[in-house]
Amino acid sequence: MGITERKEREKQEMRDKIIDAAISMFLEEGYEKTSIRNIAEKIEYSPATIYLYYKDKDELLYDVQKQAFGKLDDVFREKITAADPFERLEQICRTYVWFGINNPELYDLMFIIKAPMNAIDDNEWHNGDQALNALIGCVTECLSKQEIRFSDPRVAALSIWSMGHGLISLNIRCRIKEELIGDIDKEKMINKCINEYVQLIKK
Amino acid sequence: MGITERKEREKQEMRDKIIDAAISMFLEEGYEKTSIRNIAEKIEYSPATIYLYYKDKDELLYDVQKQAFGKLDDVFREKITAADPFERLEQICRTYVWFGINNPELYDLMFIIKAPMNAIDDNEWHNGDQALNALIGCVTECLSKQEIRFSDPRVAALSIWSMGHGLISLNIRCRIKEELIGDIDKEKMINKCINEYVQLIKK
DNA sequence: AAATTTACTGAACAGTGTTCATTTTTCAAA
DNA sequence: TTTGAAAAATGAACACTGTTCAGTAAATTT
Repeated sequence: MGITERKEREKQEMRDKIIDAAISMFLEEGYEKTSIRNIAEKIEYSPATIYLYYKDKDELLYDVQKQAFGKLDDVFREKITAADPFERLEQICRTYVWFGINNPELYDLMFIIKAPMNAIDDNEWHNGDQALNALIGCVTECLSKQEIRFSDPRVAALSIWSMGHGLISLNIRCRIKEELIGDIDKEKMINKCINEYVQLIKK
Repeated sequence: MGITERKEREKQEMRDKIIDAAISMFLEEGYEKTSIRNIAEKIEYSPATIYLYYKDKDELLYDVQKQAFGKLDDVFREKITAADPFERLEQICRTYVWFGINNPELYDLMFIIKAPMNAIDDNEWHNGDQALNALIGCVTECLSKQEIRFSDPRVAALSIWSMGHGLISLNIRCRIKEELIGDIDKEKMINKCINEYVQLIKK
């Protein structure tokens, strides 16, 4: 029965087509201008067609978000290489923030905007699992080697993540006034904060 | 010539009416459902009338944001009372996060959504000045007394703020999985993170 | 070749921010 | 007190948005 499988494959290809169009539109024009109608136009289909493959926009955005997390995972695999756990923790922090600063539209979709989370009920969200597990695994190792000044791995992971997310999201949303950073540029200032934080948590 | 002054006063009263309607709508229905049309209906005017007092929605949201910051400033004045700078820093952290967790819609408008920032060109934003200055003043004092493990007040202020903002905004946007916090509730976990952070930065 | 299932779309609905010609109200001068 | 100009308010429209659904076109089965 190759035909039902082909149909299934074609269905997936169409979904990919939609997601690819959406993500490229995201990167080029940003979230605000990425409408169902624009995506439909880009893939040369009617807007209504998209609703044959996705129940609503939130569900579509959830899949785009998954794609975006794939990119973060790729960067993590490439950059997080150190064997020493604390060194690796430092790599995780720096890579995460680097990704956020250099991919603001993707980061927005992954961590700032609400929309994709409407598609899924609380704690069924698995898009961020891989990156989060890398962090949890790493802090757990750091803790067992007594290399960081935390007592609980979960508190450690959430704290470190929050610090990184705070820096990125305040920057993306233009809440950091130049008065607060002095003469250097914002990215340099953010890196300074990470430097200090890494020293702060080091035992 | 009391008449031009009365006109000016009436103009301001109308603006206040619009902002009050907007902010109550924000608190009751959230950002998504706060439309110009809904606000107009609430104050019993035509939508077009609002455009006689505000150039566009972003400019209106900027004023609503100002109101929200006023509420934060009130809470700060009430709760930030310690004379000792480090103790005061701890109060600032806890009060800020408390405010964010308990006023998610206001916090959203102040620090997460982009919209109100479109109304103003970068670094003309003064809505957050009072709270930020409280923080900067406090860390500067802490530094001069050598009570915190930072070398630069700006790095210290941005770091502390980012930690608080990270915790609040990840929570508001439902990015914190229960898996990461264990059995206790999210607010407790967030408080644990603050406890640890306060210990971390203490010299 | 006909019938049936699948894929797709045009048109509509209800909503959004925003503009503008037109009407209503206000208020000083005749 | 009536008149005329200035100010305030609005109805209707424009160009969007997400979404639905009846109807058309294509593919597959009988």
